[in-house]
Amino acid sequence: MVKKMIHTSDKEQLILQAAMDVFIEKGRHGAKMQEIADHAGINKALLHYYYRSKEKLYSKIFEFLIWHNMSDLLSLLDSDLSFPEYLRTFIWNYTDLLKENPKIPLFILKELSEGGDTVQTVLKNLVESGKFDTSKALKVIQRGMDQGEIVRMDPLQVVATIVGSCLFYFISEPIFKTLFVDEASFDRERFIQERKESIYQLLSYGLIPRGDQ
Amino acid sequence: MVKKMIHTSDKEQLILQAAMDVFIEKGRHGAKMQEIADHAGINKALLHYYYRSKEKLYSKIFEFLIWHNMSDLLSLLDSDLSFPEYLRTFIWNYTDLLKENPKIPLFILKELSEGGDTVQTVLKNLVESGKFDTSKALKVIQRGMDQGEIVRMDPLQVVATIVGSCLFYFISEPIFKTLFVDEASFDRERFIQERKESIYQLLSYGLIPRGDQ
DNA sequence: GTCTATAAGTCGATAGAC
DNA sequence: GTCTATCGACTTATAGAC
Repeated sequence: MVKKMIHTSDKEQLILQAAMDVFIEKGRHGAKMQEIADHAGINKALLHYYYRSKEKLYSKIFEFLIWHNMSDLLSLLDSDLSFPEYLRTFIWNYTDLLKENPKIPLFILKELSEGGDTVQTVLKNLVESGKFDTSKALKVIQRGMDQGEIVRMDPLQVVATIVGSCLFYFISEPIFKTLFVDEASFDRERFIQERKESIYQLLSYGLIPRGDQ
Repeated sequence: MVKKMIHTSDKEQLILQAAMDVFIEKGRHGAKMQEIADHAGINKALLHYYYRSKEKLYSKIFEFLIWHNMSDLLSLLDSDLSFPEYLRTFIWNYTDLLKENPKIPLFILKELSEGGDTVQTVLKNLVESGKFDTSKALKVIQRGMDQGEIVRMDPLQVVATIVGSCLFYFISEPIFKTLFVDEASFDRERFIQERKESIYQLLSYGLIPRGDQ
């Protein structure tokens, strides 16, 4: 289960949840209406009764997922804290978010890269409606630089590094574990907790030892 | 175009290249045999003549892509350089690799996460044959710590942060540009070049200013 | 609203001529 | 080896009974 959609009847909610699970698991084309119906405990006909076509159902799911995922992410990027606290808070909260829903980012990124009209339109509409405001996040970083809390650098580069560091483990988990880890002794929960601290340490102080730290 | 497959006739090569392009662009289920045939300038029947089924063709393409991509990545992780040079070299080479083939990592990660038997088997076979040796990469990091070149930390955490930082821009490019960038004035080439320097600076020295640097 | 049955279309795969 | 034509399975979507 991922999240609740609002303003819908119980049955609609049930279908949307089933569709979300299957689309996330199998992707746009790998997902079948029959499997969604089975997952929701109804039949195909009822799917089409509520949502006219697979395309429309998919579109609704994608819009919901990108909207919530990006809203969560962007709200975490906005803050009044000092930069060190801001960085720590973001890493902790975003990692927790990813731990709860590890498959959503990869789903969104892949669907966007395959880039059908449906998906690009949904994204453009959300951006143009002003619902995704990235300016506040960039301002927090800019302010940190102006106040000498952090070194000067293109804020976009900072964002890319922070988000990429948090995201990587979750999108690469299958191959990461296969390549680097003995499944029997690997403690996933522990690794993820350590991941937070490691990212914070690395991005704050760097790999090269410093005298004062 | 991505890369040449070896030990195949010209026509086989043509088909494999077409299949690779279409599978990368559309994914396993989104790709259609007709489109691959069109792309190669032949007809569907000939596809089945050379490769008995879509499944076999897909399997061949996936194996080729994960093999080359991981070989390239792991060979970059192995080195005799001092750690600062090692880090710089890796970031530069891996970013260049990603710039040439920006869609391959996302393709591999998504296919692995959807995790059909085909794909998991291919990966397991490659790993068990000992062709993906990650130990050397971890040793380079361990040696850097033992010699005091870098701070002590789980080497896996270091790897995840470095690779994630390099990878992120390329897998998130569509949404990253839409959210943060004015398409008209954005200089992609320049941003990618700056990306290398920024990652190196950030991971080496951190965001928090230091006296001696 | 919910179901069964089926229409309509798509796509992978093959038969068979050349 | 390469093509056209077609089969057969699967999947989306709808018709129509309840």
